[in-house]
Amino acid sequence: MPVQNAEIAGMFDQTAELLEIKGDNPFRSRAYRNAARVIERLPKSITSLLKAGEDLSELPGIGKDLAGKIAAIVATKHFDVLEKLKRELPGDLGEIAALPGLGPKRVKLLYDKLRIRSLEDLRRAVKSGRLRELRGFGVKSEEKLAAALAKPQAEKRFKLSQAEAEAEALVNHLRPSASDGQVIVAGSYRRRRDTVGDLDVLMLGRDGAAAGDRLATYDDVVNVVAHGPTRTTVILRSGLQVDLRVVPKVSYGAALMYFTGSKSHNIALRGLANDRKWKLNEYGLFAGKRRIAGASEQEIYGKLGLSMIPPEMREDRGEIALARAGHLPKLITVADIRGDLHVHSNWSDGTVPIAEMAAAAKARGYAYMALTDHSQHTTIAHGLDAGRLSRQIDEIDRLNDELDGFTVLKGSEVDILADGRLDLPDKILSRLDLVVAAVHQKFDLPRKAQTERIVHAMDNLHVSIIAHPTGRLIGERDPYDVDMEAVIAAAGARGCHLELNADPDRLDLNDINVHAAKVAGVKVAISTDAHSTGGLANMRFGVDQARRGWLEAADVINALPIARLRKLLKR
DNA sequence: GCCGTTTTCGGCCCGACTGTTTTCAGTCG
Repeated sequence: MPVQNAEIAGMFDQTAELLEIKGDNPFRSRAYRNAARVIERLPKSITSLLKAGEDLSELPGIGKDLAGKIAAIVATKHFDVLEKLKRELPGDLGEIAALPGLGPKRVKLLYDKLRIRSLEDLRRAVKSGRLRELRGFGVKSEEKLAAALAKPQAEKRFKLSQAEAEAEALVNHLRPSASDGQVIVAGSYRRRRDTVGDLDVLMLGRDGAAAGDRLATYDDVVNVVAHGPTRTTVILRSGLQVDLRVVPKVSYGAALMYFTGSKSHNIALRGLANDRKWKLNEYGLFAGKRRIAGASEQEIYGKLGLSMIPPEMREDRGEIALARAGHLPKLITVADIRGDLHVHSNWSDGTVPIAEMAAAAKARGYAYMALTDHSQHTTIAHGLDAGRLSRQIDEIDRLNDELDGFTVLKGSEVDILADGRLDLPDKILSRLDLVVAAVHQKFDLPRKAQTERIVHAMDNLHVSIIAHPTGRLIGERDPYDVDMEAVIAAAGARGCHLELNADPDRLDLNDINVHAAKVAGVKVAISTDAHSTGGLANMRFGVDQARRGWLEAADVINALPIARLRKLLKR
């Protein structure tokens, strides 16, 4: 199998880590890390770029040297620089450096003085009390490491929807401490990432210590990690970390930018400030000691020669160049959505009748909704066979006669069988307005077979949309092994569309794949997969991810009026 | 190792907090 972008990025990250521990030029390790980020965010595989004769050194952060190294990795599947570093610094120093409170410098010290090469070595050193003999280590460090070693849990990320529930309650608790009640959750939460690692809360005010006290006494707090005059960090019962920062009005915008990130976006902006001999930090934009902007984000972006970049785009994926040129996309909003194209009823595994779903969709201001119950193969969901689907079609026709200003489109979420055939015969599919095809079993096919399976399903001209194209369930099930670049290209070639499933447990396509679809000219359906009327409200989570993938209304088929939508559905 | 509207060398984001020091290095975000 060709080398994946993620593997190359992983090699570069490991290289950076070991270079840091070794004490090499810190900018060299930063270059490796930068390159890793660039590579993992590419909408296309490095392998295919090389095949197409692209010059990798054209990519930002990748010069002649790294371009050559990447080519060598693709050819040999090995990275000699990394292998040499691993021989010099044997053991798993990366997992040691991942512990809280241990960075490259201290890992090196542990390695040099105590020959610590693994978590096990470290555990023994902590137990024997040798650790506190080292310069820079004391009783506290020993205690903290003992605690971290006792529960070596991987960094937990929370689904956006979970984080939202926590955030709303927390903000309500904090609001009385804020000037004008101004409290906002920034960070990846504000950027609407599909998962959130912590909550970065920004509060307008003057008394950071008092606000920190209020946070520290929040019912759900189990641990106060840090508590200073302007910043407080706590851990909630759920494991979610909360950082609170209190800032005055003059620097509110700067702090909001700083706390919203992403880190790489901020670094790039600070670079722009540097170019002008200015300094950007969380207090403002400064020319010498003079603050030239800071109260609002808009003002700071403006001074830097940029239009205001929406939080969802702040990932340093090219948005800064667009903002400088004044060519930022006009991102889609929930208000642009005119219908939902993936909805279930109690004919299969939904909870309410078709008419009830239709009424709820209409109440949301939609003009249409596609009813897409499961097909026969998904027996556990009472999937419909051709006979039941035929009766359902008749029922929808009757329902549409009664509905005023709203249309229920006749559809089906048809299983894609292991060989790529569909679970229902063409004869019945031809009576539908749209077919949403989806993989529901055999998730473990090899990459090539899985990819061909989905592409083959799109060969059927009745198929309008591929639902939840990678099958992931966030935090529960990884995406199946599939070549999304190939799937996107095949969809483009066939005039097929891809779903962005808005269920917060799925969010599939993810932001990267959504953007790749946009680049390839493949239009997206943002659909909730609702199994109840309440599920229709998940649309906004889908729109969030669409915005992260830079989609505009024109990129989304369910932002179209129904007449134009119908034309696109017929291939 | 990358990069360039003060360019091919000499820069590379910036500050808070902690723990361990006795003025600061390291880590973190």
